[in-house]
Amino acid sequence: MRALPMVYLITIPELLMVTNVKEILKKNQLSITESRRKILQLFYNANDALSHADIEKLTGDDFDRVTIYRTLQTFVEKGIVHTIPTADNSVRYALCKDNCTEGHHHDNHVHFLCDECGKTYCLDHVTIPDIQLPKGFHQKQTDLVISGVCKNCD
Amino acid sequence: MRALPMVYLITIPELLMVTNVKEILKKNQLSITESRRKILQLFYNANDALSHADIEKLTGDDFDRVTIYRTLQTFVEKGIVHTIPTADNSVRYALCKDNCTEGHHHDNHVHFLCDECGKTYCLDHVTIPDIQLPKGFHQKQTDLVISGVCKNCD
DNA sequence: AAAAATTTTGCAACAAAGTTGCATTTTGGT
DNA sequence: ACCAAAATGCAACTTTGTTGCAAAATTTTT
Repeated sequence: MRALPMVYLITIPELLMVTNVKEILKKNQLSITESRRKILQLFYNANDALSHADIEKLTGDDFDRVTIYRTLQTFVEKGIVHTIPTADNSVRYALCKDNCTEGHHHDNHVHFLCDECGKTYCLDHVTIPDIQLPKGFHQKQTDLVISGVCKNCD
Repeated sequence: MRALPMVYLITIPELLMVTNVKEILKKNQLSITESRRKILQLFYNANDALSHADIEKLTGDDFDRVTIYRTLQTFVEKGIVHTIPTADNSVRYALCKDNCTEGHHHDNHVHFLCDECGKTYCLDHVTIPDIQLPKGFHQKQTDLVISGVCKNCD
């Protein structure tokens, strides 16, 4: 039996590190509280985006509604999660998988919304092609949201 | 003094036709009411997108809040206006300039949001490039929203 | 042109979503 | 374990959006 290529061994520790919720909070200079730990863990457990309502349901009455709002706001400010613009204008949050720095998101990947099951996918490996804007327009952030039917509902 | 080029004379009647609000309502089999006329006129006067709040301010206390909601809903259903997904999840509406048929929007142009002045532009002539989705994903609607600095704030 | 039928509007009441100030509790550092 | 700073929970409030129904306006019919 052949040895696995080294590339795999290099990528695994990175993944493990990422799912350590406490480390992420520390790295972002946030005090480690129950709400932040639990809510951030929810994002790592879920493979799709979460709305405020989702989090409220998933946490039961552990936390006040206001705390959830403030926690999400903090995460967005720190670049831990980002909001996804949707056609139905319901706010959804998803983990920033690229290295977003504080206050400056660059999650320029495609978001997919399933009309059937309502799931939101971050298609990390589908990149947005360059768009030529008219003269005088300067591009800062780009959001590409595609809706349709996902692989599970296909 | 030279005569003006004919091109100008050709484009003017088209504009006049488009701004005839009554005709548009008739064409869409909607009864002509004061609220529909005035609100639709607002969209033709404004060169950017409008939110519900914008319309409420612009119409003063001519109409009830509920009427504005219902009018906008009707316009969306008929394909007269479309909603623009934004990162801050505030609902904005803009005229459909392509020939959207009832219930089926195909406003596949790019939307631009200015961070400075807050204006929303429909970049009708910037088209969204084709995106290659992973297997099993089927694309129905695509929204591309770019934010940054517009030509006026440049 | 007036009456009947249909549609739309305004009102009231409600539900959901999000914000703010402040006292209490929890966290991080010593 | 103590203290200062930060985060939480509570209450009250604002904004946003929805629903049912009677009154008013619009369209259709005669």
